[in-house]
Formats: sequence, C-alpha cells, structure tokens
Amino acid sequence: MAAPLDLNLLKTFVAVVETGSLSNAAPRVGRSQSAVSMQMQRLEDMVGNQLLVRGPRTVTPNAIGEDFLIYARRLLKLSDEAWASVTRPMETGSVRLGVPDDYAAFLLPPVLSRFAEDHPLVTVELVCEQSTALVKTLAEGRLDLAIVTRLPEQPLDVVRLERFVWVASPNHVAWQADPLPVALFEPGCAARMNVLEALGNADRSYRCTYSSASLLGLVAVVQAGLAVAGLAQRSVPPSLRVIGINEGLPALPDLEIGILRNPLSTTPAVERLNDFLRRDLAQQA
Amino acid sequence: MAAPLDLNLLKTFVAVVETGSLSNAAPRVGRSQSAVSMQMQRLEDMVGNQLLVRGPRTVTPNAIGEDFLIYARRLLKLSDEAWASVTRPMETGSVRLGVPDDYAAFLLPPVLSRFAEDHPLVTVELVCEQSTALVKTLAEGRLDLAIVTRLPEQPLDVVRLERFVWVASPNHVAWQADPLPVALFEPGCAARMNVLEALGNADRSYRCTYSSASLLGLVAVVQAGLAVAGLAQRSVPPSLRVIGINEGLPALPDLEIGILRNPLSTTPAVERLNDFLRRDLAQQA
DNA sequence: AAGGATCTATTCGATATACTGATAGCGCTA
DNA sequence: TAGCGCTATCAGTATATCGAATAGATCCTT
Repeated sequence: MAAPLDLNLLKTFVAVVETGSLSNAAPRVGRSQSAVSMQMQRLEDMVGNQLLVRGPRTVTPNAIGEDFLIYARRLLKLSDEAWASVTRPMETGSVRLGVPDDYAAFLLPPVLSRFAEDHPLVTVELVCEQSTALVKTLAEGRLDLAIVTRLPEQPLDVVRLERFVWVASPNHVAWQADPLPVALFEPGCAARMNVLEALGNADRSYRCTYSSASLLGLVAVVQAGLAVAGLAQRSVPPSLRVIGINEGLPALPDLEIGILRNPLSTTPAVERLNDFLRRDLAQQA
Repeated sequence: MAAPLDLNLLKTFVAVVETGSLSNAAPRVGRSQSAVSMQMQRLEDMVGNQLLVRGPRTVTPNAIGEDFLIYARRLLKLSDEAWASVTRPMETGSVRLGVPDDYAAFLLPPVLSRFAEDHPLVTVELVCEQSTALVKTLAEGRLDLAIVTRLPEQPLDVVRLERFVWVASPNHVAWQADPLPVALFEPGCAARMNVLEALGNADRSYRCTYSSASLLGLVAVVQAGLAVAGLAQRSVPPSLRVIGINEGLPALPDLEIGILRNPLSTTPAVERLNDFLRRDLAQQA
C-alpha cells in the first residue's frame, strides 16, 4: 500500500486543471501562486509521474493526469461525504437491513421505496437470508436491523402476525398422498418448525421432498405438484392455491414477525428506518 | 465544502479501530504511541466530533466513529486505486457494464468471475436493464459497455447468435389455446419483437397475458401454465420445457447479441473487458 | 493490599514541512 | 524591443508534527 494521497494537493490539482493556470488556481485554494506551483511539484513527486503539461502561459493535464483527475474528484467528494456523516449525521447514513427471502421479493420494495422518498441520503443495504441466519449475522454485528420470524423460546418484540397457510398446485392433489410430501425451508427456520409441529400434533405422517432456503425452488416444487408447503399468505404467488382444513391438513399457527436491532447500531438513520418499518409492518393489511 | 480530510489521520484511525489500541496501532502506521494519540486528537478536532471512546486500556469507536470508519476505509481504498491508476494504469479501473436481466442471472456470473481472476484491480459495475434501455443509457454516457440484443435496423457488430426458443410449463398445454396466450417482455424488447413477428408470419392469433421486464415474473406465469413465452435457450430454467414446431408453434429466429461500446470510454480496463467479453461470448457453446 | 504491567494523555524540545514574498526566466504580443 | 503575464525557484519564517520522557489511571498477579 502506497502512502495515502494528500487531499489538499488533490484539491489544488483539480483547481489548476479547471482554471488552466497556477495563478488562477491560487485564490481558489487560498494559497499563493508559488505555493500552488510547489504543491503540484510535490504531488507529481509523490505519485512518481508527471500529471501536468506546462506551457508558457497555460497548464493542462496529460493523459495520466486526466485519469488521475477523475480519482481526485471522487476522493474529494467522498471526503465531503465523510465529513457530512459526522457533522450532519441526521441526513446521511447507511443501514444494513436483513430480511428473509420472501419479504425481500414481495413486501419490502414498496416499503423501501417510501422510505427512500423521505430519506434520500440514507442508503439501505439489503441482505437476504433466512431468519436463523439473520439472527446470527446481526449478533456478529454485520447487520443493523433484521426482520425475522420468531423462533420458539426466542425473545422478540413481535410487530405483526403473518398468516401462514398451506399451498399446493391448483392442478394437483399432492395433499392426498400418504405420507404427505412436503416442501420445507431449511432446518432451523420458523416456517419449517411450524409445519412440522402442526403435522406432528395431527399425527400426520409426511416425507420431505424439498429442503432448501430458496423460495423460488420451493415454489417450483409445489407448482409441479410434487409437494405441499407452508407459506406466509402474503408471499403466496398467484400460481399456487391456498389449501387447509378442507383438504385434511392441520391448521398452521401464524408466524410472529419482529424486528431485531443491533444494540450498537445507534445512528439516526438506523433509528429512522426502525421506526418506519415498525409502523409500516404493523399497519399492513 | 469542508477542508479535505487528512488521509494519514484516517489511516491511523483505521489502525486504531482495528487493533483496539493506540499503542498497537503505532507500529502499524510507523509512528510513536504519543504521535498516534495526538493524531486522533487532531482528527477529532478537525471533524468537530468525538469518534473514539477511550477506556483505561482500550479504544473503541462510538456510533459516529463506526460510520466514519466506513468512509475512512473507502477513502483509503480509493487513494490506493488513484495511485495505481498513475503507476499501474493498465491494471486498474472501473467499467460500467450493462446487461439484460437474463444475462445477468444466468450467464454473466461465470464470465465476470473469470475476468475478475485475471484483473483483480478492475471493478465492474453491473447495470441490469432491458436492451432498449441499455442503448439509451450508454448513449447518455452512463455506461462504458453494454451487452445487448440487436433490434431491427440497429447497426450492431454481432458477437454471437443466441438460440431463442418457446417455453412452456411441462405440466400444461397452454399452446393449445386459441388465441395463444403469450408472456412477453416489455415493448421495445428484441425478444418480444421476435415472438410477435414469428406469430404474425404464421398468422397465429395470440393474446398477451403478461408484459413486464421481469424474467422471474414471466417464468412464474409460464410455469403456471398461463402462457407460453420465448426465452434464450441458455436462460431456460429446469422447471420449464422447451417446445416448438411439434406443438404447432412457428420457429423463432435467433437473438443477435452484440456489445456496444461508449466511444468516450477508452480506458485500458474498458478495452480489456471488451476484448474478454467478445472472446468469451463468441466461444460459448 | 501492594507492586508491577500496560495502557492513554501530556509536555517539551527538536525536526520537518509548508508557506509567503521576492525575483529570475521564458515566451508572447504590440 | 519593451512590457506583460505566466511558471519556477529561492530564502526566510511560521507552523505542524514527531519522539522521548513522564504522569496518571486501571488492571492483574502474587
């Protein structure tokens, strides 16, 4: 790693290129003409390459200088952003938000859209994982917020109850098979536990024909008539049919949705998104 | 605009946060412990906010410091890139590459993986849009390269022909319906034009049951047996079945794939990725 | 409970760096 | 040819930054 560049020199460099003159750049950077000349000399010494071509009365960047100019501008801009993050933290920031796959696909886009309208300088980084993985990721400090489904024994402030339903292919009768073929999310997942617990309580035998984290894969298997599955009602694609007691299947308990927060994530941006999500999720039909 | 930050201070800041100690950071930045202490003081004076919480034996960033750390790392990384752009211009750079959705999902990952292995200091920013949108984005100078499907009358250097096929649900016979239900990409898309042109030439009446840019949505509709669609053969998921003349559908012309290049994008990185893609796409089975 | 260890903060003196003002040198224009 | 307007260089000065030493606080071991 080279020594970090001196952004004061870059600021002067940008001013020189933009004015085409050392003398005209000087007032822009609050230095004398001779200081500007020496700064450009120091910058070129530092990077080990000439960046500027000096004419009798003008100064222009060479090809390397042109490329370097782009970096100089980016560095100065990022420096301003860094400064703003400290001095005006309310307006900026980035939040790392974890959500389960199905929330990402179906529910979050409108929510994040509305949040982005209200907070244009806040960046939300979405991480899609199963709830169990999200708990771990957040505990490791790699997430600020996570929308998760509550697991048994898990202390979680529940924000909403999500209807959880059986689904099947509209053109198949997979539920008639014995043992019941079920498509499940991966072990440890609350949705999976709900399904297995309901089947256990009903003394219904089953066999697992699909086990993965992928919602798309699970949906594909169910659509193919190879299994039934449990899904959050709002995640049910139009191609699947909701089934239940009428088909001889036990009722499924609702999923308890909550928002986990990293206690070390105390920025205003995280605060605001947290409030926004709590309000929005609680309000949704 | 605030005065630019001192990257030497940021380097020290990062070292302090990473080691949790001023004393341990000192050898990392080639300074004495007292110099490190004063640098942190100067940094906090400069930004006008405390960034570090000092314990008796440890130092940790506060919430503002955590955010600032992200900027510090980005600034240092960008400084290295800037340096490399001067001293090793052939190896660095960033390319803005536009690709259609289905290419992004199925085909580009292995290509970009191989490119990244050969060119670790080149950053590729991917933009996924329909070909029609990509042409416009590139013309506006916001892309360096774009992989697009050739539209009628469009001058484009074709790099490969992509087999374009009808697909349907393996468990449905949607093609038997009259008029034919088709799922289409949005208007203006070459794939859409191919389908409609082929149906027109065959005098086959059709109705459009899906029209969107989303591949996932289209696949869902087809899988549901609600429509048939045209897809690049290599984009066909395992859950769909390729159909064609045997099912009474007209042959679909191949998609002509080409690479557009922004004439103002002349960096070595763009050059190299362009060459790489041309070679790689031409070679693929 | 006491002593040693280990850290951060501060002071002081030395050194390095960066600046301004003055000026030399060069090329252009009238 | 003289004057103008630029960049480069020089010398002196001011400021910034550093290391070594040390104070103070806390923690750990005996």
